[in-house]
Amino acid sequence: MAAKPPEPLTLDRIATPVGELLLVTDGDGAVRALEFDDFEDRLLRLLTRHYGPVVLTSGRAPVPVRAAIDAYFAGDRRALDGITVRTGGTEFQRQVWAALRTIPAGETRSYGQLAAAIARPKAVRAVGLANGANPVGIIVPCHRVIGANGTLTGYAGGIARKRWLLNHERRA
Amino acid sequence: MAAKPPEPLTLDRIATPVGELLLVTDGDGAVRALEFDDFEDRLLRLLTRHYGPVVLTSGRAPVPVRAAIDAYFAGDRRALDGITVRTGGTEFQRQVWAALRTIPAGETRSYGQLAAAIARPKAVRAVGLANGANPVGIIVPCHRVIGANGTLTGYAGGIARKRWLLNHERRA
DNA sequence: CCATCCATGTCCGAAAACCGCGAGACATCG
DNA sequence: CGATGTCTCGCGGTTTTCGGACATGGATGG
Repeated sequence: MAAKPPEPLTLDRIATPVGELLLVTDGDGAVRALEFDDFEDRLLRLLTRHYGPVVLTSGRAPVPVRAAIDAYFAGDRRALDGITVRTGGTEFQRQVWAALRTIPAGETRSYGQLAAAIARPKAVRAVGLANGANPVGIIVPCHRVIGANGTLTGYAGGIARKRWLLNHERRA
Repeated sequence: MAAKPPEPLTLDRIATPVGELLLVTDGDGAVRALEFDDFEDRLLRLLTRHYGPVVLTSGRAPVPVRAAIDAYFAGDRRALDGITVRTGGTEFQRQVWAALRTIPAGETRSYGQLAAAIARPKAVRAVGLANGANPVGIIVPCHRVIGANGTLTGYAGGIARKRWLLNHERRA
């Protein structure tokens, strides 16, 4: 694969209580990726995995998106619901990520429950993988998925942040 | 690879003494692929290998391109030199394909000579592979490469056509 | 209660297979 | 002896294949 005109994407940075975020949006204002700034390499890896070579120009994300994220961290836990995200990925992954957005803030699901939700009750571990491959952190709330026994298991941004987010959403 | 807006390409057909040709051009008028119509599957395979999913809409290739091909078959063996081609492929393949276009019509080279020409004297067999992966037949003259002992060895469009093309170029 | 085993989708790295070759070793034949 | 033919092996980029690893969890057997 080569020689396809790389679509230009915009990279913005947003300060939050859990650290600075890297926010990637496209020409239509849709969110393509959201990642903690200390995992920039992961962000690039996922972007190129899904879209091939990519040009990131630093700039400002659309105001509504920035506003929504600020509002979320300020305590409005529904603030992210309206944001539109666009991702690559396989059919299975898209199903998982879509299912993630149906989990209300303040609640959690187990990997098994999520697998059941997409009618693949036995693809539990695969759900875990797809979860880990989620390019749009926080907005697509992969942090709301925990082990069946209540353990937080894993999080691309670090378990500490996962715990913080869950507490924040319960607080709000 | 997924979710990239597939770039629209145009598919034209041209009648020639060796059979009908399938000619794929892009929005800039550059040739992306050229293949004999009885190897349509090969054409599609190479296109998707290099560009991922592709939409082909049948239509007319730019006049200059069509004219050049007609002129070539009419006997003007330089007619194809001006055509611009655009291809995917690896660095190595591009080098090989570029070297191919430097072989004058009416002459031939051996795989070994071609390998030497790109400063990889021992990559003889790899040159053969790259040759076979050439998506733009005739214009990128992979048919001008023959075995060191003079045998025609192979050709994606069939040995008969290879022989015809070489004779045609010698005649002209 | 603990240890094992398995199902399941995807990516990644390693290894192997694949060839549109070509040179050199031998055999064969007039 | 020389011309010719067949066989074997090494060459190197690309593609394919294969085996593991993994953000789990339920069933089974000790």
